[in-house]
Amino acid sequence: MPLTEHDDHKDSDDQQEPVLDLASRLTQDHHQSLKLWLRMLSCTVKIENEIRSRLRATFGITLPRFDLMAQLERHPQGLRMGELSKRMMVTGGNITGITDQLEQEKLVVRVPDPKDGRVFSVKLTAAGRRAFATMAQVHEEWIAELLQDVSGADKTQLIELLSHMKHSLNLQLHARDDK
Amino acid sequence: MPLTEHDDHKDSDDQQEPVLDLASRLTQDHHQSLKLWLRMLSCTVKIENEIRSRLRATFGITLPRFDLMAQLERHPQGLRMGELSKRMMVTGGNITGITDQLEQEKLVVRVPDPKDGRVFSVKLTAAGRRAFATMAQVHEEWIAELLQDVSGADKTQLIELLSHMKHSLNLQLHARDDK
DNA sequence: TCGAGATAGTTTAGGTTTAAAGTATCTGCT
DNA sequence: AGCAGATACTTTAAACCTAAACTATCTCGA
Repeated sequence: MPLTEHDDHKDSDDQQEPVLDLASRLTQDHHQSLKLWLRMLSCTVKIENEIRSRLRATFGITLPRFDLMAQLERHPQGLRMGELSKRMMVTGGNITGITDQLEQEKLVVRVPDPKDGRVFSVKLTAAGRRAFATMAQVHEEWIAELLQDVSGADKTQLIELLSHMKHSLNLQLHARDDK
Repeated sequence: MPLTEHDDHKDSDDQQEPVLDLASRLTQDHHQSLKLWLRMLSCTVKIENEIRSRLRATFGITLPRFDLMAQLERHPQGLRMGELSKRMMVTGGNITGITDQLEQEKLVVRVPDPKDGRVFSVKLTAAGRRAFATMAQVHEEWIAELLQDVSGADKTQLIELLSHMKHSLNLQLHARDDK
């Protein structure tokens, strides 16, 4: 969905010109940031599209539903709608819809909270746990397959660098909230 | 939308155990790949959500429309619907809808191809070019701002590693096509 | 107690997004 | 020439997704 750079171009656009004044160093950083963003976005979208299509073809499930089940699998005690929203980084209304669908398929249940009439905990059903176990294993293999040509060392390094990016993004974004 | 790992956890999950047999090294690579994928996805979604919301608040435009205009800006001679679809990595039907919207707002035009009655080239109008110029500058500043805490060296390295990933993904995915 | 404000979840309207089916046009082969 | 298949785009149905408005419930202080 995303401002992506095209592939079929010479990948040799890393020409190195000598650093000049402060202003040009600034725009250079801007361009570098933009380039990094577009490259990351491109990789993400490619993987996401492929996984989405395989999930549909193989298991007849959509990516968001799989994703919601994945969250629940890590939290057998159940998660509230609001927690799912935060973890999946989508709006609450969206969670309502996806949960409705999964509930209809008997893969999850909404359990009302006895202490607080507003709250529901969403849990996997036995059928949901069973279905997810199968899918998760295959899903993990797909990811490994898609990334098989990235060396272990590169993966380690990417995890490290992206962890740092994620952390600094959290600071950036939370700082704006509090203001 | 995306299987994302949650933030508020100890980020010290990089425990190192000695490598054992082949089977466990395999699952270790699987886990490493999955971890990398989730971390990259998490960063991407955070940035994407923030940019989407700022584009709406500041310019009253959606991300896909901005994205389509960005593609056109790089190709003043215009792009066919199919090319837009490939570059933006979305389906053709989707391009039809976004183009309809932008055309209604007089930001782009569909120019029929005199040689081929099936083809349209989409181009920015003068108003579209003007609107995009303003937005693009601010957009680039936003990206730079969000990534300001990632050092220049880290950015360079990430670009390098992600370029490699992108390239190997292209091989993976095209190989499957041809079969 | 009671009511103002906060919180949890849902609904609504509008815009993506996909897969699949449909329409129009073109190309190449005979 | 003419038709079979390919190609470019659009349409459709169903799902996703957001922002904003809405409902129900809870909390807390006077």
